[in-house]
Amino acid sequence: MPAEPLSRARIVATAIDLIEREGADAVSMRAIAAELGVGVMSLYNHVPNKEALLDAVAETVLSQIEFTDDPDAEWTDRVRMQALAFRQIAHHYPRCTMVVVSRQLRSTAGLLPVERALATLRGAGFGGDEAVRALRVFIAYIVGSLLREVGVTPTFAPVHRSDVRVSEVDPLLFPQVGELAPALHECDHEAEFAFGLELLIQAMALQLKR
Amino acid sequence: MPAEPLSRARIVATAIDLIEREGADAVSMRAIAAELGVGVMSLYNHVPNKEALLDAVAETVLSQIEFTDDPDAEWTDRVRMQALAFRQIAHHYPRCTMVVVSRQLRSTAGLLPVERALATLRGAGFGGDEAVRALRVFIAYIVGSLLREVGVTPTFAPVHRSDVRVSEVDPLLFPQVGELAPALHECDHEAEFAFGLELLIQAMALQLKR
DNA sequence: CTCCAGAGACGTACACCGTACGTACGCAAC
DNA sequence: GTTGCGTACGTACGGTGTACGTCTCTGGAG
Repeated sequence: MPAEPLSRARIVATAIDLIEREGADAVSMRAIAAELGVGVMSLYNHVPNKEALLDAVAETVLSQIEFTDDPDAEWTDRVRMQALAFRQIAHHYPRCTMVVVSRQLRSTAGLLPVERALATLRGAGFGGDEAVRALRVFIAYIVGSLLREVGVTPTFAPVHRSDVRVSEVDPLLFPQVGELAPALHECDHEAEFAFGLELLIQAMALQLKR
Repeated sequence: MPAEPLSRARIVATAIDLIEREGADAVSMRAIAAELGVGVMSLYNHVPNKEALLDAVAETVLSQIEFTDDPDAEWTDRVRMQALAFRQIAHHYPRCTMVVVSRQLRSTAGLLPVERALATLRGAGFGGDEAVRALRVFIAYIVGSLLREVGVTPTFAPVHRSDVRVSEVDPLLFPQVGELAPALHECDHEAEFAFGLELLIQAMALQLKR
């Protein structure tokens, strides 16, 4: 078979695939090249260096956010939708999430969500500075939440080590942690995310009325 | 000179120093050993591996949080103080921040802030599950904010590239981003952090009344 | 058709990384 | 004295990113 020609898009795609399958640490130019059945240095004909490749990975992931925006809906609903869309893509590429949030992008893919959010907020009646400030709060909450949800640890699966930990924690030093251990270990990520998001949206709405 | 003996503490200290001076990417066992005037493999007598060393770095940084907690103060003030203390230490070790938030610790140093926060929240009248939920929201916001503030990029200094960007952004594709560019580039980190924190605290207080 | 320039694939090489392993030294216990 | 152990250290191995030179192929120009 002629093996369709190497291309930046194919390289980025295999990089994403590799990250999801084996974790971000396992990504090396050699591994990607091997995956593509290609010499290592051939990659450099399409990508200037590894940093740029990871930027492209982040950009590609971000560009797949699906915004189903209804311009006639309440701004609160629209903000919620955007936040959930962001979260959804992060969960579709869980192990890429760290890569995405670790580098701020100046590209189109990185700026588009910002543009949308700002438009929504200003449409709701926020002034320019207020909209920027609100957006920053939302982004901080979303990024922080995703980092926790996705684990940040090499192994993604939400392993249950509750039994281990409960016994490890000294209940004298950490009475609250000890008592609340069950609650601390169980976590309905989706519900928790929604809770904080609702909190922020309501607070913002209140801020807007004033 | 006898050169005081190698120790885990000295190794961790130089690692922190190195991270702050040259960035987290520049940290290698060889570099740390050179800094200490010592053979590379000598480090392994005190630290099992690099992962564990970075864990120790995170732990050490966290353990330096200064909590000046007044048990008689309003819970809102106490929560604010704890959040600000966390932020302060992150700004004291800006380039270590990524290392700290990238690994969740099960150690005493990592659990102590959690214990304090839970105690404060429960003292305020939150139930166990509510306190945990509230804590998660706060942590998400704080971590997300710090990641933005600290830059996450290799270069920490808040370089002004506003002039560059304004011209780069296509105002047709990104009208909001274009118009709000000045606000997007200027950022009083402290004020922004406080704004979101206040928003969350107020929302929590409202939640508590209900 | 010939010729040649450019692009892309590839191998080699270098500097650096984490660390497994073996060795050498100093001191405490017997 | 000697035995044993903890620590410092050198060497070596398999990995990394990538600079550089080389080879092959392809697509026009003459």
